[in-house]
Amino acid sequence: MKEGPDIARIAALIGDPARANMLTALMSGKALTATELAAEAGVTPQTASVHLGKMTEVHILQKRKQGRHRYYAIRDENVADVIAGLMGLAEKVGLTRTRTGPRDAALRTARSCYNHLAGDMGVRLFDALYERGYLSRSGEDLRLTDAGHDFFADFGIDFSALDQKTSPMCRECLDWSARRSHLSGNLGRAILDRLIELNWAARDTNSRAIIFTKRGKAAFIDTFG
Amino acid sequence: MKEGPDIARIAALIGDPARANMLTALMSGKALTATELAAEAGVTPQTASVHLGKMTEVHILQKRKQGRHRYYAIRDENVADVIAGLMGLAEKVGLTRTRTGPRDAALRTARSCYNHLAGDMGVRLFDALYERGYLSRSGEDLRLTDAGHDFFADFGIDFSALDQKTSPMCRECLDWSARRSHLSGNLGRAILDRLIELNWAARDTNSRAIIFTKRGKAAFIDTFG
DNA sequence: TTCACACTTCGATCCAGAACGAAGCATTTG
DNA sequence: CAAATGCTTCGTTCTGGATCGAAGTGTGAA
Repeated sequence: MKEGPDIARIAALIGDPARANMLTALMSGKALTATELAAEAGVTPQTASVHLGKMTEVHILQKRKQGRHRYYAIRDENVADVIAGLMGLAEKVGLTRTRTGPRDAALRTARSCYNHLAGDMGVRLFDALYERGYLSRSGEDLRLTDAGHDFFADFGIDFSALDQKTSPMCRECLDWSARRSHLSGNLGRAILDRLIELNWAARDTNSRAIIFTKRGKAAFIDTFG
Repeated sequence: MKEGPDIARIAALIGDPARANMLTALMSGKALTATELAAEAGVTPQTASVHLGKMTEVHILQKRKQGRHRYYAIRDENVADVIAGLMGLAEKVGLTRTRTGPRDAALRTARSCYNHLAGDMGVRLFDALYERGYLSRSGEDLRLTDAGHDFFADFGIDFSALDQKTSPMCRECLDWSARRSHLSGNLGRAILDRLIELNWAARDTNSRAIIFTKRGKAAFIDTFG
């Protein structure tokens, strides 16, 4: 009827329960995969896919392809602000969602991400390596420095095998439990393998959790912390 | 699925085209009647009534009864901020509504509101009276001071008739074209009647517009300006 | 290569909720 | 008082869009 921006389209998108659940999950700042978001929303992956497509289309979300996963995240500060504002309004009126049981904390501390270490431990590792100058960034690429090469050779990584592979040695991987990055790529995989080989940690059979032994955790912190 | 405020309910309300149109109309800061909002939204009064009820229920809107009208306004700054934010998002993606022709400017300058003067002229009148000390506010009530009484007696208002009425002499009325108040009540009505009696102004036959003559406008400004 | 997994697209179903006609209530006007 | 106006409530219709099963695409693992 009048001129002006069309609020309805955007608000209607946020207004669907499934999508709203996804958005609140993403408000943590983490990037989540389509399947994870489907679980958060309580719908099947097909349905989630449609929702995510629509939200990406109007630039509410940002899509990031990584291997066979699609990571979705809140597009920018402006979107986050609006959602936060809506939360404020809802809160004031006493509109709250039903809560479920607490999430598995083990997954947040350490878990496998494809084949490498993720979670708090993974992020901590990444930060330490970067700080010590074992990793260096040039643009989008992540590189293992000579010092880093020596360090990991000492740690027991077999570079003779790794160097032959065509896939990248180091890659940055978005971590969903922390909002930071952790180390992916061939090196990331090799590190996790070595951690298990050393009996510092083991894969949980039922989940993606990585269980550190007491000795293993101490050694990990001693080595990388 | 998770705990936290329920965005969906609020956003879904804003997400309906009819309601979104109403909200954008109200974003001017003006308070509008249910019928006016129905026209803005392009729906019948029944439908508008339901919409307005829902929005009032979750404290997005504020309802104010005035005579046989219901004035609706944006509840508070927080709500306005969220809507403004949504406008920003929509604008950025290029989602705009179709525009219509320009609105009738005459209605904004001067019109009848029930039986008294509204629009820019009405607001100006109200401000001037208040500033000169002819009107005084005590809490919610508006009172005509003794000086005001004398002034309007000079102007030609017949208080002998007005004083007998039980309905309030002075009332504050929300103005939709300006966001300020103008004078309502028996005195408000008497003033408009007197303006017409003096041939300073006349009612438009086709609309609620009040058309001032050149002489009338000059005299009005001279008297009240 | 084959299998498994993550995700998407297609097609069909189904329901919440928007819309309006009709009728009712409240207020003002005449 | 009756008539007109502003608004709301009720009951019904109908459609946009969420949902999921099934099938297709692409990536990684064995």
